[in-house]
Formats: sequence, C-alpha cells, structure tokens
Amino acid sequence: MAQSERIKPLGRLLQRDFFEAPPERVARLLLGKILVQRTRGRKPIAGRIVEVEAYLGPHRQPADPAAHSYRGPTPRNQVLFGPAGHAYVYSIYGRYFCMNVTCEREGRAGCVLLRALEPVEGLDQMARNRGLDGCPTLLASAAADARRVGIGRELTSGPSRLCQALGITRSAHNGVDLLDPSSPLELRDDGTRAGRVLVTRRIGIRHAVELPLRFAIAGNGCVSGPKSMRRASVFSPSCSVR
DNA sequence: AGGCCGATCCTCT
DNA sequence: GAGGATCGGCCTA
Repeated sequence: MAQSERIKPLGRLLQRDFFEAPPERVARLLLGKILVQRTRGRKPIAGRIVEVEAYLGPHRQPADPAAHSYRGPTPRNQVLFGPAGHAYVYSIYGRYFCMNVTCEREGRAGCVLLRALEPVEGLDQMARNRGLDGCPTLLASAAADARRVGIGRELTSGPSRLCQALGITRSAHNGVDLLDPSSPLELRDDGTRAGRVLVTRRIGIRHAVELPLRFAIAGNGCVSGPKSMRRASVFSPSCSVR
C-alpha cells in the first residue's frame, strides 16, 4: 500500500515515440511532466517541468546557431545525435550543469533544455543539494509553502539550479535513458495538463535571439527569468500565449 | 526590480 | 586562447 501510494502520484513512464518529434513540439508536451531522480538507498527527488527551451538540429532550415549541435557532432555533444529520450548534460561556466532531453530519430540532434521545475518530492534533499539547508526558516516552510512563498524559485528555477537540486551531473547522467525504469533519471506523466503556455525568445543566448522557442506554464510561480520574461507580452502577439 | 560583475574551467578553434 | 543555453552578490532606485 505504501508502495503504490508513493508511485502513483508520479504517474507512468513516457514512451519513446513521445520524443521522436521536432523539439518545438516535444518542448510543449514536456510542460507538466515529472522529472524523477532515483539514487540507490535514497528517497526519490521529483519536480514538475514548468519551463523549457527548444534547440534545433543542424538538419533544420533555417539552422539554429544557438544549438550545441550547430557545427555537427563533437565529443561533447555526441549524445544529441543519438536516439530520442536520453539526457544530454553539459557543464557551463566551470561551475554548473544544464540538462537537455534528446528528440527526433538517431542522427537528428534536436533537443529540449529544462529551465525550471516545480518541486514535487524530496524538497528537504533539494535544499541540502542546493546548499540552502543552513537556513532553518526556509527548510521548515519548504514542503508546505513551496508554491505560495517562493522557496520553489530558490530550489529549481533555472537550468543549473534544477540540476543542483536533483544532483544531476555530466559524469553521472550524461547519456542516460530517461525511459528506462532502472535509470537514475526518469520522465513520467501523472496526467496533469499544462494549461495556457507562455511563448518567448530564449534566455541567455547570443545567436538566433529572436526565435520563439522558450515555453513555460503561464502564471506558474516557479518559472525562471526576470519578471519581463514571465509575462504574456514579451513576444509577438501571435505567439505569446496559447 | 533590474543591471553589472566575477567566479571558474571545459570545449572547440 | 576565447568564450559560454549561469548564478549569486552587490549596487542603484
């Protein structure tokens, strides 16, 4: 009974064909899904995906010069050219990691960057992983007030923050299959609908700045970025909120 | 609320 | 040898 109660709220594993589609499509579909991190002998850590960005493979026309795959396969990005539904984890600025989900068939390097989660399970462990456990006030209110107070933003709002909260690293997680029940990282569907979706330009890039490839659950308090990037008017009217 | 800055190191040119 | 899909602290207002 305790087992089924623990597993049920995290839903069922996603299927491969879910990811064998263009990244713009997979990005929207991933909103509301759950990322679960399992470590042997530890309780699972889980968060709901509330913000993502799509990066297009070099086979696309026009190309996406902001994508890591833009100049073709290299040792770092080879996972992107492999099969769909795997984790591409890379290090950035010497201190942090970011996690992507691979899309499309093998040979096509589209992917989706996870930019923010809403904490679902293991909030205390997230706080420890983020180094926030020195603050008793934050820890005490974390579980109950995650949505209202904003501890959720501190924990998992940002591509590197969410990796830190879930203990995701390149050495441990780059290339893992997200659809394998024995994998340390899983993507699951508990039936939650994303609702209205905010569409904007992508954050923090220098090339192809104008493309509307960032997707977030409209109004969700865990979405990252400055306030201007969390409102409905950031991009052209035709693609702001759907 | 928003802007600037430094940390810090791996990857590719 | 340059630069980056970031973050947190500090500043101004």
